[in-house]
Amino acid sequence: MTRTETAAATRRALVRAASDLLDEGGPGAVTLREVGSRAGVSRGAPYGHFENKDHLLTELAINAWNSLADEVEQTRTAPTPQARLEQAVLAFIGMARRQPHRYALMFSTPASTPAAAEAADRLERNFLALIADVVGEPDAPRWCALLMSSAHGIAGMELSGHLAKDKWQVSVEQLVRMLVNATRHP
Amino acid sequence: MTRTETAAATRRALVRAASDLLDEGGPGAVTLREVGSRAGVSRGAPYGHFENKDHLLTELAINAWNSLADEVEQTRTAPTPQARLEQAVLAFIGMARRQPHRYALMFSTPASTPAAAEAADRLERNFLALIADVVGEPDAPRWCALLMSSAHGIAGMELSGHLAKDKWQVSVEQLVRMLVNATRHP
DNA sequence: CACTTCATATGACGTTGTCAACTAAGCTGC
DNA sequence: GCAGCTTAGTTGACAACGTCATATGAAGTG
Repeated sequence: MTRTETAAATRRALVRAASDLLDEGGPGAVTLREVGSRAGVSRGAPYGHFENKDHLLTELAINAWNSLADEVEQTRTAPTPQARLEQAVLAFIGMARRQPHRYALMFSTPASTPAAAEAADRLERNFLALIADVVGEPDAPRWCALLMSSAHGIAGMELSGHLAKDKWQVSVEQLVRMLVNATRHP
Repeated sequence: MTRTETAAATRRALVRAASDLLDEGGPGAVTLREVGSRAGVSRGAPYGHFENKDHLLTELAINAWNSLADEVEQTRTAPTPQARLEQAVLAFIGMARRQPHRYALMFSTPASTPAAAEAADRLERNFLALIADVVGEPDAPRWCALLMSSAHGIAGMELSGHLAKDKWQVSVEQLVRMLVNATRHP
């Protein structure tokens, strides 16, 4: 391996280590020392690849945005526009359930870098396209704002335990159906 | 002042200092050392009143929940049930705008203590009562779950900057109106 | 006044993010 | 193939932090 290749590999290993630590132990477990250690380098090595701990976390957030954008993009399999939209909303909640810390990180800070903004934009474009198929082009933006917000809200309430144990006599899946159903009445 | 009185005053000063620091500089600014300093005591003093830094933060969260519950409770002034509901949803968003860090703290962790759970419950009961006036008792719980989640989602999206600068050609107030309007079509 | 109790103060320890200085390995041109 | 530069990586150091064990002193009690 050439020098720049090993450097790139180290960088990938650092991101991977940080991502694993976040998933396993939450934000408090992401320590530059431990990240370096898991990547097989020393505690100071990350500073050769990231200006900051924040910059490393931002990269994790970008990956999360892209991963969610991919998932929304792959709802093309569902038969009807409503079903696709339902699946897209459930993608938010599914990610929040599977990787709660990763999901929380996405929204922990305003998209600070151009790359982060672009990743978020990609998700929003995908979502917007799905919604346009349901409510039509002109109304799509407002419904997109509302449905993404609500999807995020359901995910967040689920994360913080406020939708637990049928306190509301309703499942998250039913909530999503109610939400998508609302688009049929302008 | 008797001894227990001064102790209670110190405790209040600690909570107040922590609250101020949170509002002013975000969670990173809340340092036990600085909290003690602002309350006029030393860095170790908080441990006489709170087991932990987390316990102090939990108390801040409880105060936030209660404050939001109060605000929702005071929507009785609005004329129609729909207007009251709209106002309640806007209370979430208003608090997120005025005190973003405080708002984020409320949802940062599952209600860890009985006191925190009770504070959250109070808000939920108030919200539920408002909704029952709009959709009727039987459907109130599900709509409460959906509307609180959506209110929280809009607040969160606003906080993280994803509803900024009429990217969606819609104001937050219009989003809330669309949301409340959705309750009219079961 | 002697004794207890308890809020507060202080010293200490381990951990963390960060930086400056250093090392060594790879790449370049001759 | 060797001298010189470039650069990824290491190490020592520092300040700030949460936390605890211990010390202190004043308020309360008999």
